[in-house]
Amino acid sequence: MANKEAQIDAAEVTSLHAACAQCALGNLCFPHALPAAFRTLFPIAREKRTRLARGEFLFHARERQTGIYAVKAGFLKSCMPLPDGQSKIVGFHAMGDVLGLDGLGRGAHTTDAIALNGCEVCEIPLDKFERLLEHPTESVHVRQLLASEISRVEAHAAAVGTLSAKQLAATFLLDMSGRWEDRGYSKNEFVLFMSRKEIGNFLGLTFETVSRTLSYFQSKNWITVHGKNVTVRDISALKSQLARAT
Amino acid sequence: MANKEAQIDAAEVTSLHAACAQCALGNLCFPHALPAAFRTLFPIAREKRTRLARGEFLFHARERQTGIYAVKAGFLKSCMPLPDGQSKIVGFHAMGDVLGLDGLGRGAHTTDAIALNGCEVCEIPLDKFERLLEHPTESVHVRQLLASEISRVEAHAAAVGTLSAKQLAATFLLDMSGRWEDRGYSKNEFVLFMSRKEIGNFLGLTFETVSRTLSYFQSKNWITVHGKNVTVRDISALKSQLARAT
DNA sequence: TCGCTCCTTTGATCTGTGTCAAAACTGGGC
DNA sequence: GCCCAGTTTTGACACAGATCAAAGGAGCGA
Repeated sequence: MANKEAQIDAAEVTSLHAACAQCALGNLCFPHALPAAFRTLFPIAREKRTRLARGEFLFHARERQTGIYAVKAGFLKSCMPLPDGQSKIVGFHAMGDVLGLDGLGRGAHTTDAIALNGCEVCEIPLDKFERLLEHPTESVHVRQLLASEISRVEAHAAAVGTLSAKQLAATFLLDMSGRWEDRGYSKNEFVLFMSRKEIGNFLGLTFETVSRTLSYFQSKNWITVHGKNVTVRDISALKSQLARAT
Repeated sequence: MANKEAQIDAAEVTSLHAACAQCALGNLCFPHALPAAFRTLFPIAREKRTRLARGEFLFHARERQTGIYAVKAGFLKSCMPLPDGQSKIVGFHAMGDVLGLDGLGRGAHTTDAIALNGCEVCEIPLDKFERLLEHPTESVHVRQLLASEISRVEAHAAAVGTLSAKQLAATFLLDMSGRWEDRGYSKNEFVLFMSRKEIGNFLGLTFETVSRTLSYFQSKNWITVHGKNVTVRDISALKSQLARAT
């Protein structure tokens, strides 16, 4: 167990360094702790752990914020409630990501955080977090984390409001690929840890369109899909989708 | 001149208090300084002023960040460059708003900031800003500002990826109305300080669709439009558009 | 193993919005 | 005032993606 933890840490730090080098639009799916911020928060977050089963809420929108969270294992989604009662996914989160920062604005969360599968999350209670931030260095790290998250979400908003279904799907796959690579896994073979419906919700498409688009990429031999398992065969073909409109 | 400044301040503080009371989706267009953050930053920002003509850049994406900015008069837009060379508007800014926070993540801006008309902006140089943040109170205020901006952009991303043209246009009008009201002006009669093209870009629609949708609202007698001047005649009808899909 | 539910794929059709086009309007410069 | 460039409106049409529909597959508890 201790071994596994150490392994995650090493992979994560590497991953986060890599993430920082990327340009704005490369960060659509996962919010990324900057290396410094990560190193600041993660050791502290080890203490208070929570296990969540698939579908369980880590926190609810409008709920008073009691802490911020670091994902230790598993995956979660952030969902923004819409006026018509629906809900929209605004981000996916994997191990090493930090959740709950949205609550710092008004002391209440503006999104739901829901487990996509069994996962383990560490909480940093708010009072402890605030004491931590009295140190200038830590304060800077958290500010960087917040600012990066703004850029990530802005890039996502820009993409969702502009790109075609094929462009969105290609962007999504490239982003997933990059994330897995950052975490020390293959960038060509990985698992989509969310359903087609959730991908569609995130990208502003129907799940049928997501399914069809993936099938189209497969028919072009750019990828192979078996359920949630994806193999990328021609990464540059996917990238070329982004350049011109179609 | 001194009178006018004082007036803006008073209106702004009121405006910002009001803005805080709103729910997540009510903040789509303008990022809002929280009252505390506003009071923290604005007095400091008075020193170094810049005047910009229509179309001038306050800063460029990828440019090294040299400071953060408070809008004193006029209007600006934030634009995220897209991979295909296009550019997407991710926010509009009016007097009292704070710009340039996106750069805090990596020390470089991720968006362009461009003046929509002649406007006056006050810069807080980065070193001064950082010294300011050594004080815990100011640090908290800026963190709140950043976190609020995350929620605002997430709400926008959710809306753009989900709502129909009519819903988006209604949301946009309601948002504009609220902003003018917050600033002490009429919530029923106001000026759209951006072109149809820019509204369309922001909402992920073509300018023709924006124009048509406004005409549709006018045909229903919900609003009256003359160029950039809007009169809202039935605010509840616009709100009812948001509830159900169409 | 069966049976159930949810997820995924694929097809057929419909529709909201984009695209193309043209005319009217607006505002700034001279 | 007039001219000109850019903006806005409106119309006709096309198409990407939504919707409706149906069948197959995967996961999971009993």
